[in-house]
Amino acid sequence: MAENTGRKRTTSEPRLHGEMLATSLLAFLKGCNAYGYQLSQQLSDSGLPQSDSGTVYRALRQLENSGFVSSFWDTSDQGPARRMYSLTAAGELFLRTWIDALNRYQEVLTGALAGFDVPAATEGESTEEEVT
Amino acid sequence: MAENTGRKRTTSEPRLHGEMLATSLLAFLKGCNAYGYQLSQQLSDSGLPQSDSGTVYRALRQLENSGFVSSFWDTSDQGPARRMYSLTAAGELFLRTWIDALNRYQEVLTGALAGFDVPAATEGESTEEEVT
DNA sequence: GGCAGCTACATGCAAATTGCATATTGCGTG
DNA sequence: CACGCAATATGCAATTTGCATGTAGCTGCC
Repeated sequence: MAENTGRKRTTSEPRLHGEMLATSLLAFLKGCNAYGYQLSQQLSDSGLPQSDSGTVYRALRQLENSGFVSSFWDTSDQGPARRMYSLTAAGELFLRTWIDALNRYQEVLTGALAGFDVPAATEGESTEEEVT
Repeated sequence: MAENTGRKRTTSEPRLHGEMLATSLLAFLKGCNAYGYQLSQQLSDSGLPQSDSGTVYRALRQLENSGFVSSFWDTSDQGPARRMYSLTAAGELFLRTWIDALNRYQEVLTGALAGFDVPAATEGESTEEEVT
């Protein structure tokens, strides 16, 4: 009875997913067009947390549904066909917007580590904080 | 006929969740102890994407299960009891480790936008790019 | 007192995402 | 041919999340 249907997640180590995976893929595509297998390997070599290849392929499909990348089947080389992806203008805009949000996020983290208050984004208020 | 069971996600705007939410909470707790409601408001004022308060409370419970924060019921003030959270040593270590990964992630993104290749993390690839 | 409204935390449920295994097709090699 | 690799895709369960709602304590107001 090889019932392997009840798979448990080993959760061995943290994985890259969500918007961080998506934007990493967009960033790689900024440099040059690429296909999924290639992008999956670039991620492995990037020093970022690993991510499952199935997750990468699905992330690329979602990016295409969102209009941030476009793709076509490339059969010019030998081997199985590759789905070539390229970044769209909307994708590049999304990437830039995300990087702005990321900078703010990083300010929050490093500001907290340094023991300083991070100034509010647009509201000039909240001076009631008194640290000991 | 309040059958609102068929809820659709309006997906109005991006939300903060996952590890980015978790580490933002840890960062806030680095400065001073706080309780969930307060942290939820700090997030709203931080300029980061919004996040649902229920998600914040659940994130805090998970952080406690992971040993990154500890909590106790604070009934010293009026009003409903507050669950006070404080950062543990493990939580602070996790925060620092995460910030390192985040720096690498940011290198990937900004490096791609600048049109440069990001050097590999551990491979002895000799380029004229030196760490600054 | 009655009651609305705020603070503070919690949870139920469906939708969305993800981890892991597996399937598939094409090609090269012993 | 059998096998393995390249390249993409998908089935299914586990997990996470969005949104609504529920709880309890306190304050202000009439």
